Parts: sequence; structure tokens; C-alpha cells
Amino acid sequence: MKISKTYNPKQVEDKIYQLWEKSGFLKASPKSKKQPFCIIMPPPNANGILHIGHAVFVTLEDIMTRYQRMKGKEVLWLPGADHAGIMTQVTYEKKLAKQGKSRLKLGREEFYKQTYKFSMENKKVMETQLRKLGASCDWSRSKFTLDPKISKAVFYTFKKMYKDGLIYRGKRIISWCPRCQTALSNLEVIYQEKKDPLYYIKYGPLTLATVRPETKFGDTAVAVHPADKRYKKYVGKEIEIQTVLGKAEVKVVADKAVDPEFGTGVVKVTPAHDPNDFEIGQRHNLEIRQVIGFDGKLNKKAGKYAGMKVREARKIIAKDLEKMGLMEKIDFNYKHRIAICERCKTIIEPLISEQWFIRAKKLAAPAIKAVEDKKIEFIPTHYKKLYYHWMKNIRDWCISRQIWWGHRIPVWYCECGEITVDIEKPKSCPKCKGKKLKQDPDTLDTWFSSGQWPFTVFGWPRQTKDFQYFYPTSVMETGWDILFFWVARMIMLGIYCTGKAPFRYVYLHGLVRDKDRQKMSKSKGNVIDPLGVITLYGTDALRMALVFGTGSGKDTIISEEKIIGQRKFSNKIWNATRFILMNKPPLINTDKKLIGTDKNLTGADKKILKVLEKTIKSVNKDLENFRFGQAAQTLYHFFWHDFCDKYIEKSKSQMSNVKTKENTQKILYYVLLTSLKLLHPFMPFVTEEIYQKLPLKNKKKCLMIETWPN
RNA sequence: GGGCGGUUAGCUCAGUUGGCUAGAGCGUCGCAUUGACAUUGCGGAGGUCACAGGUUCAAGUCCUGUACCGCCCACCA
Repeated sequence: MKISKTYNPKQVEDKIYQLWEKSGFLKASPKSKKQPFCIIMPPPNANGILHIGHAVFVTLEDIMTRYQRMKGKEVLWLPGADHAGIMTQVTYEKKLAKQGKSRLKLGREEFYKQTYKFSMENKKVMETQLRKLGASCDWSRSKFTLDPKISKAVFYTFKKMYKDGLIYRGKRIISWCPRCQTALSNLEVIYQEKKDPLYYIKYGPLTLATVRPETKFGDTAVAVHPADKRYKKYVGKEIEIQTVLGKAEVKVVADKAVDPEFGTGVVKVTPAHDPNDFEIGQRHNLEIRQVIGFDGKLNKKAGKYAGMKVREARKIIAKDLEKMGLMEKIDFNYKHRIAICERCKTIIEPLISEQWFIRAKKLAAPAIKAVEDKKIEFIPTHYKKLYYHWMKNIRDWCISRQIWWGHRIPVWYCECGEITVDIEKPKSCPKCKGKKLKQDPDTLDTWFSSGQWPFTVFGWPRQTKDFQYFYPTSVMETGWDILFFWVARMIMLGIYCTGKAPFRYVYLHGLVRDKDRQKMSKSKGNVIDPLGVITLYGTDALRMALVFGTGSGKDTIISEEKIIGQRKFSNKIWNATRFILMNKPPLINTDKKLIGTDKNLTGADKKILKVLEKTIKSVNKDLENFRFGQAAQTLYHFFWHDFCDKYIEKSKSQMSNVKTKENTQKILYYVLLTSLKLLHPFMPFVTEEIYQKLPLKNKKKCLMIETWPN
């Protein structure tokens, strides 16, 4: 057998992956008598191709998966894809726009159909890419969040929560994205610092500061701090004010939310268009007067300003105020944080609208307890604090979105006013027996369905064999940036739906950054395309570079040099094997017991065996404690510097001595095989390829299912 | 306003329950080498482990404080 001088991943990887997939060892069975180990893959969004962040999670999860499989557990790593509501809708709409088409022209049904097709195509591409990354997952169980069975489970949960009083419909102030035309949860809103003029406007005898004079038509009060002596005499009274639309009367209320230090200590209260004002309004029973519509334009309550967009109206109104002598002064250097849409960066318009909400506090309590009781543990542990903080201050969760792509809310309205919540469309109204039922036009927040992912993938609410055997799962591995979006929701919904915390450990990895610690982004031009890198240096090199010397849960620093360094390592393993195979016995038995006793061992023999033992111990300990970066470093150092540089060099003389030849050869094969096993979770392709070439007795079909060294 | 993380070699980072002369990759300097591998080997230079105290036989590691950097959460108009 001729072996090439250098390791050539391109010729090896696809062939090896096929070997694994055809072997059937990637499939898990709930009938197994072994101990289960299960990771649910965080389903990538089905709206694009994989990036380097995906390569991180694949590497980490595959390391755990392969390690546990070799340790003899029944391992299931379950893949899938997420429909990613708003994100996919935005992506597909952009695609349509390029073709001169639009969502509205297509209509709801056709748009859904096309987006579904688009997502399925992406899912297929992604699955090919996951294979290229070496992901040893069970493809026979691949799922999609909009699969009919999964959707049914999601509706089941909705119905159950509605019955339990955990879901309600209500008119609330929500964050509205005028571009996406939908409500957003507070997590989908991000903040950006911006400089805006701060206007000091005369309100009758008072002066107040605001950045949004255009909302003044919605003012239903003016508020001051209860302890503010300057304004005490006005509290509870109506004051007459001059506005751009004429004279009006407005009530003065005292509320502790007002900061007497800011501006003049007087604030206008616009309950319909500001979250704080909404709350002040609730406390003082103020009228809610909506003056801005869902299109982001002023409505007819704004008189002559009706139809103007918020920002242009602001300028014009400010000018008019000045003309009328109502503007006391303008501070042009005022910096504040404005809310923008996480997806499209459009400025958020707080609006009152009817939405569906989850009473989150009730779900949060047991979710907090599960972590306190160590039913779930976080790695790194400090994320526990963040989790507690968020869970203890949780607010009701707005779960309705005014988009078309996703699970349509399973609620039907009858002309008679009856509301029916069910998994499927009711045949007729249970109250009036009428047949004219209209389904709620909204869809559910993506995270509502992905929050149930760890059990809906197993066919829950049916008590399937899979569910009983694999749930609760072992590890949830994902990025810390979706701790609240996803992990917290999975814990809450998991406990609520199944009575059990959905996983034992949460491992949170960091962000991928370049060597200047910059976050990777297309606009910065510093992205590393995992598949491009793979064609250049091989999957193993990329995987090893992603974990090598990275502290658990810390940001992953990656650079091309680092990947090249690991390609060299792949080649080193390859060539060490080539050397060992130069002295090829017919078939070698690598049972350690057959290696000579102390008496016939040289100093070098003893040393390498001892260091190997130490390496095995420390790698095991590291892997048990999720210290993958450390394990990778230990293995790298052992293989290169202890085995290759020292022992293999020494073996050259030992092999030419008849007395030591046989033992040396056995040790070479033994250490090589053990190293391959230990390295396999990190570098699956090169190790498997070499394993296939070794002349071993008792060889298994693949290294993937070899026995892990303990 | 709260909270979290970081500060170790020129650069990027490891360093487990405190325990050998503090490590790796890349870079750098010198030497070697046509039979495993130049995607190499050997050797060297390079560190007051941010700073100041404290606990200890022993501190990069634990405690307290300070400085700087980064991040998250929060309703300041």
C-alpha cells in the first residue's frame, strides 16, 4: 500500500464521511440498553449558508458526541433547522424585491409556499455543509420547526397555556417596527446612541423638555415628581396650554418616575407612544390617545399634520412652535439611546396594539428553581447569575408577530364574538354554531416554537420511545448571546410542558473573533468562510484551530495562521504513521498487556508509556469538565513533542537493535492507536483514514466506534 | 444606575482542587538535515503574570482595594 507523502484532506473527507453514514453508527436507538447521551443541535436558521459560528458549535458538539459514543453510550445528536420567522421573511422579501415582486402581490398562501420551498433548499445545503464539518449526527431524525407534527405540538402547548391562563390577549404598548410591520419582543429591540435636539416647550405656566414634540397630540397629562416643590401647586390641577393646534387643557400629575433633575423636571405624558408614559398613564388612569399609526405616520388627531411621517412632522412642528413663541430653547447636543429593530435597524415606534402575551413570571419561578437545585448547571458557571437576574426581572412575553412566515396563531374568531383556541380549525363556532370563523392573522414568535424544540423533536406530547429514552437531554450547547432568547425559554417551556428540565448541562460558547478581537461581520470584511477554509486546509485543521487553546465559554479567536498550524499537525500525524508503517508487521495486536514488562523496557519506552498514561488521564478529566481547548493542547503537545520528537526519534536506534526491536514496534503501534482514539473527537477525518490503513488485529469497522482509552 | 468578564512573551491565547526552573501557536535569531514529515528537527532570546495590600510553608491561581479595556442588563423624557 502506497501512502502519499502528505495528508490530502480533499481525497479523504467525503469518502470517510460516507463510511460513517453508511455504517449506521450515526443512528441512535431508544431500544438500547446502554446509557443515553443526547444533544439536540441548535437548529440553524434555514435562510442562508453556514458561517464560522456554526463551525464552532459543530466542532464542540461533535467532540462531545464522538467522545461519548466511544465511551460506549447510546449517542443521539439530533439535527434540524429553524424557520426563523422574521429573519427569513425579511430575507425572502429582499429576494422577491430583486425580482420586482413583493409579498403582498403574491398573497399569504403563495408567499408561505415559496418561503417554505426556499427554506427547504437552504436546509439541504446546510446539511451537506454539516457533513463537511464532520458532524456525526443522526440524519434519520432531522427535523424542521414547521414540520406538521412539530407544529401540532406547538399549537397543543398554546392551547394548554391558554386554558391555564398563561396566555392572554391584550392591548398593550409594544415595540413596533414600521418597516417589518410587526410587533417585537423586548429582546428583538436593540439600542443605539444618537444625538437629537432636545426641545424645551412652554406648556402654559410650565416648560418641559422633550425630543418628540410630534407626539404632543397624544399627551393626556403632564407629570412632575411628587417631592418637587417647584410644581407642587399645580399637581392635580388642569392647566391651560397653547399648542400648535390651539388652546387645550391638560392635567398635572405627580409620579415618582419623573426625574426632577432632568430638563425642567416636567415631562409630558403620552401613554400611547412611550412605554414609560404608558405606565404613568396606568397609574393615574390617563386616557390613551393614539396619534401615530402602524405606518409610522401621524393620524387625523394631529390635525393639519396628519399623514406626515414622524420625523418630518417633528421638524415642522418644532418650527411652528418657534414661530408661535412656544419654544423656550433647543439643546442640540443632547445624546440619548434610541430603540431600533434588531433585524432591520429601523427606529422602533412604541404603539398600543392588541397582541398575545405569555405571563412569564409564572413560568420563570420553577425555571429559576431548577437551576438553584442544580437540575441544570451552566458552563461557565458565571452565566447562572445572568440567568437569575433576567429571570427574576422577566416581563410578559409578546408572542404574536404580524408576519406570515411561521406558525399561525391557532385562534379563531366568530362573528358572534366567540374566541376559540384549538389545535385545528373548529368545524363551527361552539357558541352560535356559525361557520364563518376567521383565524387570527398573526404568527407566533419563532422562539415560542424553538423554546419547545428539545421535546417536540421527539414527538411530544405523545410519549414516544424516543421521548422516554432521550429526554431530558444531556447537554445544550449554544452561544451565550441566545441565553435569554432561547435557553431560558427552553427551560421555562420544558418544565411547563413536560415537568422536567430539558437538559442537564448548558454549555455556552463565546463569539468568534479575528485575531484583533473583532467580531466577524460581512461589513468588516473579516469573515472566515468555514467551507473555503476546509477546501484549503481540511476540516480537521479548522476544527482543531477552533478549540485549540480556547478557554471554556470564552470567545474563540481564529486566524488563518492558526488553521495553518493545525494543518501542519494533521500532516504530522500522517507522517508519523507513515514512519511507523515502514516497519509493517503482518498484523499487530495492540493489547497493552503484550508489551514487555519493565525488565525489557528501555528508558525511552517507560517514559513514553508513562506520559501517555498521564495524557489519557488529563484528557479524560478535561473532557468530563468541558475543557475542550485544554484537552486539545495536551494532545497536541503529547503527540508532537513527546511521541514524535522524542520517542519516534529514539525508536530509530531501538528498531535496529534486535533486542529492542519487537517491543519498540509494539509500543509504536500502541501509542499511535491510542493517540488516534484520543484525537478522533477533535480531528475525526485524518484519524479515521489512518485507522483504516493500520494492520491491526481485532480491528473495528471504524475508529468512530473504537473503545475510548481510560 | 446595576451586573459580568478581561489584564500572563512582540502578537493571539492556555494555565484544573494554591505546589517542580510560568506554557503553546505564530513571529524572531542561530544551527542542522537528500529515507516519516521543509507542512521538519535541535537550540536561543524574550515575562516585575496590570497595580497595591493581605492570607499561606508556598499565590499567575484565594481575599480586599485601585486602574484601564470590553460586554450585558435597566423606562431617564
